Amino acid sequence: MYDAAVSRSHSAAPPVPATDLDEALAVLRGSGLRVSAARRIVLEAMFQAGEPLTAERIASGLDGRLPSSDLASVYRNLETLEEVGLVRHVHLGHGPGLYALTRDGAREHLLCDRCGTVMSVDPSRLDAVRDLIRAETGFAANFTHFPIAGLCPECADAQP
Amino acid sequence: MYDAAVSRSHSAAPPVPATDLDEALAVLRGSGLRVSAARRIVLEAMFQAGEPLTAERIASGLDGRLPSSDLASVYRNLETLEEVGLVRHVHLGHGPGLYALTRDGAREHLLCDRCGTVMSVDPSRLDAVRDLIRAETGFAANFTHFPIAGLCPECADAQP
DNA sequence: TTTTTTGCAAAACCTTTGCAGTTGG
DNA sequence: CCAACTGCAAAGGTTTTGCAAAAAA
Repeated sequence: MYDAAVSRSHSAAPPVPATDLDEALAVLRGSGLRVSAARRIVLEAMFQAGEPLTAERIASGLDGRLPSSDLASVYRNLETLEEVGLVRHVHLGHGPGLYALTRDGAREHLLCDRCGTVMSVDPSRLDAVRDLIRAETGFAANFTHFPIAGLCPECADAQP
Repeated sequence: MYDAAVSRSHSAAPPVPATDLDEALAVLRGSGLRVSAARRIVLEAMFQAGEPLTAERIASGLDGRLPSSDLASVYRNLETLEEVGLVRHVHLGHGPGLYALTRDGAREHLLCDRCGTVMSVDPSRLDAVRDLIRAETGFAANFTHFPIAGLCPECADAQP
């Protein structure tokens, strides 16, 4: 084992899966945080979108459906929301991070190196995998922050 | 499954594990590529270092032991060497990518979210894990490009 | 000589930070 | 009122790109 050039910890706060906007705002208040307009819009965007979002897309107000906001503030707010446990983010490949509500379930991701397809699965489907990794390496793995990379079924079968 | 914002394919060229510098240079020539001074230095650095390197460290000539080179050229050359199969790179956390010769074995990585420790293992140790992932999801996984993230044994046991 | 490769400078990309001004409680 | 938050602008860190000059074959 060696130490990595890992700038910052990714360790996630415990999930706080608020089921709607009001509940999420209540969580904010409960944590001594303020319910600002910008913060509300970030949350609205995430509740409206049925999929993980980039900070950019949130800042754009979901491409115009909502008021747009400042990108830096969006990043700051996503960080705050993540600390509180309402939000989680995942890095798929080289692009920007994708943010999702924890209420949408802590999905785990498989990314195809070849065609870019992402398969999102319920963590329970990988429990046996996690157990095996723990037994073999001692690591308590999770695939919520980084995906499992490889070849999707189609690309794997089409392999030369 | 959905399509990801994955800018570029990561699909790796088949490994070409040259055992020494001359062999690597022969591979270059065999691929119709030129053996330039800059390219030779990149390869020398990688053969001299016993560990994965950042582009920055290669450009610095391994902190002065070798002639330094231009960072942009180093990136271009690493890309070329990767296309040929002599080199592979892995992303650990937020820092710069780490490049290694494929002759050093396609190691697989486990990264601790909490303390940043990286465990590097021989792929064979994860064969059962790969099999299980394939059975459960259809994905042919590999952990050479992205690590398995989670908690290392120490941090997992120290968990609250 | 011809084509590839270099070195430099500049940009691109995603994300963070500093700071003065605004706002929520 | 006052701490928390915003918007803007600027910087940070990594990687890519354009292009004229240099060097490999």
